[in-house]
Amino acid sequence: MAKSPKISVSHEPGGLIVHISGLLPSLSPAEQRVARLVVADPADAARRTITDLATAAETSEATVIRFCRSVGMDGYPQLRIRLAAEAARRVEPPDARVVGGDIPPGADLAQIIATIAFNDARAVEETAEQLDPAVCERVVEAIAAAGRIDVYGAGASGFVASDFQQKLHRIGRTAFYFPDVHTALTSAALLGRGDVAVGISHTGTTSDVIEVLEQARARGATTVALTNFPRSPITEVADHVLTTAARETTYRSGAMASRLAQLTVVDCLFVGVAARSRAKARKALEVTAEAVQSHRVGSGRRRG
Amino acid sequence: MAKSPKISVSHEPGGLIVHISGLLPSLSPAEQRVARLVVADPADAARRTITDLATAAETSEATVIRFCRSVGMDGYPQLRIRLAAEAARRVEPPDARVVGGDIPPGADLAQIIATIAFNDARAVEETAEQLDPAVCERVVEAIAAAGRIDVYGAGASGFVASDFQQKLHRIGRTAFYFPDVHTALTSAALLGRGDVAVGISHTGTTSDVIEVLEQARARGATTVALTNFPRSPITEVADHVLTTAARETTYRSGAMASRLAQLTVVDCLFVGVAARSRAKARKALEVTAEAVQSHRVGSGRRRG
DNA sequence: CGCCTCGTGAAAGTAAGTTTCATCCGTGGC
DNA sequence: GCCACGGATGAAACTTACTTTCACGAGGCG
Repeated sequence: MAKSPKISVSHEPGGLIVHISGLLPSLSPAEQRVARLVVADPADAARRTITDLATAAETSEATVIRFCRSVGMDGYPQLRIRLAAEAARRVEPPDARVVGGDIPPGADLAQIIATIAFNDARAVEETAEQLDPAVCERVVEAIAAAGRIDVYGAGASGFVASDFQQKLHRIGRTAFYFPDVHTALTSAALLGRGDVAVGISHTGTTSDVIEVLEQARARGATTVALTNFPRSPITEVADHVLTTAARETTYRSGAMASRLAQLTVVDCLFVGVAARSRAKARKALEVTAEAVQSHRVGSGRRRG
Repeated sequence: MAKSPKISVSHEPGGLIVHISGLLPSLSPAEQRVARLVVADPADAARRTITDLATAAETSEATVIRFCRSVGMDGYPQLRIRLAAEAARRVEPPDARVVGGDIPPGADLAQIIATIAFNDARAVEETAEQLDPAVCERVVEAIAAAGRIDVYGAGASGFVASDFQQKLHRIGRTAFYFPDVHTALTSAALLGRGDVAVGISHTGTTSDVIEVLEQARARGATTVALTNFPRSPITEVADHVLTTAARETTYRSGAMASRLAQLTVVDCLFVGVAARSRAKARKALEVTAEAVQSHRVGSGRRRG
């Protein structure tokens, strides 16, 4: 014994199947039968037990083991795992996703889901890529040092603004959000040097938000704009401009992906600010988490 | 005996790991230890023998088997194969991104941005992968046919609920959102057969939301739950359960990624409903878009 | 024809996976 | 405070899967 060839396979992790078919002719007849089954359908082979595979190849388990050794595996379980991995890797890219486009009229739900998720994920990734850390840094600094933070936004961006306000509030920063323009204007008029005003508008053209930001700036507050369009009107009244990267055509789909992108930016700012005063922020988070604890049921593991 | 719940896993060929982390809180402590090992390094787990894995998780083989059953597998070998396949499919990004983890204390902003964006995008993608189109279809149908839709959510999920309400409203569906529990309960009491109640809760344990959903169900309304944990209490009062797949450890980072995942699901449902009555929905969208037009400035070209 | 070599599968042997069951521990009556 | 209950757990019995050993038989060669 001790003559088993054991062709090394370690240096080609991606080509087990190729490897096997390559040395197929050098295998004994019974082993070849096994090899053919394996090459024909790796995924299926991975599912079978050694006895099962042996039977299918009209041979004994012993031969299957010999086959494993012949192709460089330690034993059958290892072969199985490698086959499963191999089979998984060579799954075809499942679909032609409709990149950035609109949802086709006749689309079924699975298609809709894939398209939306793809666009959403893309928007998030691309937004992060083009975000300028230096600008973020400055914004974070301003917020961390601010006496008060006002967050403005209308419509869909209003939700994001509200979310940001709530987040800042949770880590002990004094932050406000106003669903109403008049109230917002009033508040902006009361801002001063050292305060921060954040305006969120996907299009960058929402007059209400621009107006409020303008007011805040006139009062000496540091103004920040979050928009998808780096040269939109809102950027003209902002000291710092942060942009999202939801590149989309229709208003509808745009509003969807853009919202996620905005939230990602908000999260980054939030974590940045929280990181500035880690201890204090953590404490605040714990306290607020405790506060809602009584509104949770089955706090242990859920169901058995 | 016949008591194993066995959440079906068949419709989500790509998301075993996601599936497992969603189920994590519903597992027993010993099983959780096993689950954590598996999620942390699927490829490694696939290589281990059951005894080996049991030892690593400081438990017995029996528990590992129980874990296999809990996540819908027949036995350990099947889990191994699936894990190997899963691990192979996800070509890991070579860089040291803190996957699903916490932000390191000394991180700079660029690092924070990369980590957050990565986790956010991941949550969106994985949520889409594991979303069951059939369930979505049923939910879409119910909403499209509903006389009235109530959307409930508290805290961060409240924003999502509110967003969903606004979206449905924009395409002409009668939808409500209530920031206040009492008002929500009152509204739920007025629901009836043919109406739809949607409850959103990341943890699935928010008692307010569960309570309201329960009320709605008692009145004959179709109830829908959107949560990250398929076996959380909220699922017990829901006719249809939709899950997100934000797998994260800390409450803080969890709430962030999960929100995006929730929004993605909401978008899918929204587009699904809109697609049902394309003409009517489009008309409604146009009208509402016009309504806010006067609040936009400089509608000319942005960017150069 | 004897003897060697090699491929092969039967069967024995070992390891892996699965089931059963007694024990433990926390929970909720009474 | 006690007890019954039920779920979680690991030890051990058990089953199945995998691996090794070995003997047989076919072909090749002196």
